[in-house]
Amino acid sequence: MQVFTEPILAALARQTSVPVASLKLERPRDAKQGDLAFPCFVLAKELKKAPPLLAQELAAALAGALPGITAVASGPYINFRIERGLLAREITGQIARDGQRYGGSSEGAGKTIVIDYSSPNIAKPMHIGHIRSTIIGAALVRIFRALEYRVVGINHIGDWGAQFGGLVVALRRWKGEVDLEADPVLGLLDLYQRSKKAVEEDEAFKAEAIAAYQELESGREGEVRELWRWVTEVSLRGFNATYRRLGIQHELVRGESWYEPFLAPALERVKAAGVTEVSRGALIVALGEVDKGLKETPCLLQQTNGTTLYATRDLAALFSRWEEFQFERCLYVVGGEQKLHFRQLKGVLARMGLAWEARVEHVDFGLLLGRGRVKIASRKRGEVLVLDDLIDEVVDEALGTIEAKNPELASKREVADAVGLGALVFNDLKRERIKDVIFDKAEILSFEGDTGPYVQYTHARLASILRKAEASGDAGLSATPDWSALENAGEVLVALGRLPDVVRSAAARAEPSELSQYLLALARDVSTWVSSPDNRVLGSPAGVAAARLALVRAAKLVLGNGLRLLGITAPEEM
RNA sequence: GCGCCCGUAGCUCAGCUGGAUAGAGCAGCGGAUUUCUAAUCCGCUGGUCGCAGGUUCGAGUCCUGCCGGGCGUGCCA
Repeated sequence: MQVFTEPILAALARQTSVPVASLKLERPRDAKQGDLAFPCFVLAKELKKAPPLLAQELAAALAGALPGITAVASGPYINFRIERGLLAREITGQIARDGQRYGGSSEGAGKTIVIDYSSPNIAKPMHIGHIRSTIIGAALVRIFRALEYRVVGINHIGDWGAQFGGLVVALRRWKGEVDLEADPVLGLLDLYQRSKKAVEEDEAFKAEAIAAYQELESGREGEVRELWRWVTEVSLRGFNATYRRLGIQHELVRGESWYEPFLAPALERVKAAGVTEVSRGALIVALGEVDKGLKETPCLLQQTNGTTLYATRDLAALFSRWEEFQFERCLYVVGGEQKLHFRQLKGVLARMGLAWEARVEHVDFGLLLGRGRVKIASRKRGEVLVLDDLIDEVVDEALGTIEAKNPELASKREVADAVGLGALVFNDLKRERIKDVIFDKAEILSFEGDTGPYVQYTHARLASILRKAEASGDAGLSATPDWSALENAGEVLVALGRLPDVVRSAAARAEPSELSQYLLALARDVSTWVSSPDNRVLGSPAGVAAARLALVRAAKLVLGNGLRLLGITAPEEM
């Protein structure tokens, strides 16, 4: 829409001697009123005029100044309407030119964004806590990449910590009792759960576990180190299989263990900055002076017994990332439960006087809950909801739907995969991040309403029209478009023109839901238009068909580009 | 106790960093020459935007207080 907003804003600026930067255009509440609107309230106040009067004066002054655009005063607003032919030609033209790149820009060229996402713990399959981080993070990676940022996605694997002591002991004792061949990760999960219980109930087990972790931390080669390495390896193999299904690949896979060498220097650096103190035997950074809300919750960097903590490790990682990437933004896609933790981290940076503190952001999100807002427990695996199980279930259901609706389809498996995953991913991205996701199986599996499959289906219908046009050699393929045929498609065209703005804003706010909501609304508009018998494409007079084909092509591209940015496949058929 | 977040139709959510009569989907009801894919489309029903004040020409949106729910809260991650 820039081709239209720019001249309008420039003209307004000329008329009022107000800089373009402080003028903004809105969309009218009702699309029938116009394509763009300018509210005159603020300007009227400055000029000491009544808003409706100013609107009339400006509208009159702009008459004729903008070729193809009419300005009409309506109360305190000026509504702009772009001549339909011009609108259709410009919008479909730009989309056709940009193709798969439409929606992106080069605003991020030369800048780096670090995104910490997914970050599962080894010895456990990817479960409930990592699903949202994985899906939201992967969407953000794609969105930023479309804006030509250099994106460094980091998988901060949880591969360190006291719990491994327990796991090692469990492996020693019960290795033979579980199946570690067929699916090692599920076998390890079993052992992990048993070890957790044993640590609580069995003193001898606990002592052995602590000894094992000390052995691991010492860095010595030996049985413990070997076991840890093996666990890491099979876990990563399992994660990678899941990532492949989701089309995800991190640029860097660095577990917590990778940052071990950075721990001592990081601690020294904080101490040297003079912001630490010893309190109740622990090394802390008091944060009350930089963040009033943190008066009573300092950041603990070292336990009384000298060992480091979660915050210490994350701080070390953060220092290392800043040195390595000089990032524009560093995003942590981590659940809202950890808000305090990231606030503390930023607090420490602030106390150290590090200006890049503002570039570190906690991209938080709500819980994934079951129907009735309860924690999801899987009947199959106790407390753990395994992502792979979830995917299988949804894909199976999609396959069933295909058998029922479109049994002739050639590539049922691929489409079922796309639709099942689309449903799952879209469901996670359609609300604001911060909101809890209610995972209602029945709702997701219905594939109806505000869903990924709905957007995909709209895309497939458009693809079908284009296929048939090609197959039949429709007259519209080679004709000059008669743009008057798109007189009634103004809303769709304006919406198509907005994709670049939506992508930019979704990136700025690290909020993929803005894009999903946009796609839903667009799919609805497109469906309405394409379903109307008045808008039939094939077999219409050549010029009319050509114009409608251009719209269909543009809409298909925009829906497809948008879906791909979210991490969802746009099927040609379904 | 303290800190942070959420509270819009029966349910799940939009509402574009204050602006024109509050919008979708689901559920319910009624329709659509056997369809350029009906996984669709059209119509109807449904709201004191948690409550009370305040700021403003204008508040679902900002401020204060209260109510309800969630998350977190010094040696776990």
